[in-house]
Amino acid sequence: MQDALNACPLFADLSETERTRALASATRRSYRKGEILHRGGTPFSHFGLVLRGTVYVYTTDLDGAQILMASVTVGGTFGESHCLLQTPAPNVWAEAAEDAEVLWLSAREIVDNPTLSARFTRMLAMRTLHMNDRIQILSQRTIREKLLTYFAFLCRDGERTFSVPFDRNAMATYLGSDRSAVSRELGKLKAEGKIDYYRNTFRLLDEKTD
Amino acid sequence: MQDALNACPLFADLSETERTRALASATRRSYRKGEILHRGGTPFSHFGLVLRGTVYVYTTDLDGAQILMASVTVGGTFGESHCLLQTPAPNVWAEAAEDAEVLWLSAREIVDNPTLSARFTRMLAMRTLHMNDRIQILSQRTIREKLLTYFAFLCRDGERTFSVPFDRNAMATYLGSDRSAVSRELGKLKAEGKIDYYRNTFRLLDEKTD
DNA sequence: TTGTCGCCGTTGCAAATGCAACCAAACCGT
DNA sequence: ACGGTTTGGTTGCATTTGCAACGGCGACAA
Repeated sequence: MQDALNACPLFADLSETERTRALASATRRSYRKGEILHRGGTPFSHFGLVLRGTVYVYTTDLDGAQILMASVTVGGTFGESHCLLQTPAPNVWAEAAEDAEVLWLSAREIVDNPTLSARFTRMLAMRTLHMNDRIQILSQRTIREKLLTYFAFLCRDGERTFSVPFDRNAMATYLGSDRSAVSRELGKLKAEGKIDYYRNTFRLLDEKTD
Repeated sequence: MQDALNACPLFADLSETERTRALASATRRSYRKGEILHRGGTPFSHFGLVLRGTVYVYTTDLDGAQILMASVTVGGTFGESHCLLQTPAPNVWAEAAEDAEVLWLSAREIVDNPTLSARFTRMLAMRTLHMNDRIQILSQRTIREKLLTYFAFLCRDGERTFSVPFDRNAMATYLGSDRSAVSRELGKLKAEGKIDYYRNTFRLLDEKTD
């Protein structure tokens, strides 16, 4: 649990006493793979911080299709904005992508705590920057461009080998595309010697991007 | 100016004295259509609040193409997150889509003011919800679905006639598609009696969406 | 009036994509 | 080890889309 908290900008480098106080009213719960953490239509009375496992956040679109909004891993949060604003969140739900453990926190309490309030605001700001990345990816016109843009963000730290937090199906949804089409394009990129991959592990090969 | 401030969640319903105090160190500037408000690579020392006109915010992608991140109209803001976090914002720039006037504000000062700090946080939360909408639109697979999803969000208040804050070219960029393809799909939707439009003004016609 | 410019609709065509179906490999619980 | 389930690669085909080019139309100025 401490590892997860250190990975979250809300609680990283917080003194033990402050941390204990901040978590006084937090609740903790485990979920099995596939279990629903939060159902659409109900407002978020608390938001979630993932302590273990992975949580997928979806919305339902006009046609009833599911859109993957986020894949939340250890230390990540979900539902903060809806929780803070107390909006209905009609079509948003969260599901355990694998066995998971979640800490449920009150946005109101955090905002009332001067130390945590500033961190919460910064966390939201970081969230918007990440969403900007996602928008930039989705704005690409071809799957190839989406993939290369996505990979570029994953490689920001300079590391050329990385893993993707999705299975192929979720990855395709994340890119706003079809699974088989993504698979086809990945195959082409591999055949051209631009990338290599096995399952979730990818590597960029060609430095000279035209 | 007061109208613009009332339209912004940061300053709406703020007492006159508080408002004066909050704006003490703000600066104000006019821009002509096409003028650059902020160039990529430089961090945002201040963020912008649009008092008049419209501001487009772009980023540059891997290929050097421009991606429209936001169309900011009166009362809207841009650059808050980068300003708060002091991130470099390498590829982000802002341009006056028409003659515009912008109030430049310091995120640090706002966060230090207890009243405004809470509003700032809520504003960021609303921003993330709007970005969720955008992501939902961009995640649609066909231009038709993107358009209908976009229109559904524009009609959220129940009004079936509405105007789009873009010209066709910007609208297509916003949808992550090609201008002529959007135009073609709009023509089909009109021919099928689903929508009607002239220039920027649209109307949804068919209640029964299949 | 005439010319220029920006915005938008139209169209032909090649390329990209969604979709459905099928198969192989990996994974899981018993 | 075994059978069922999940995951991912492949492929054929119809549809959608990007792209480029062209033309109409209105605004504006000379």
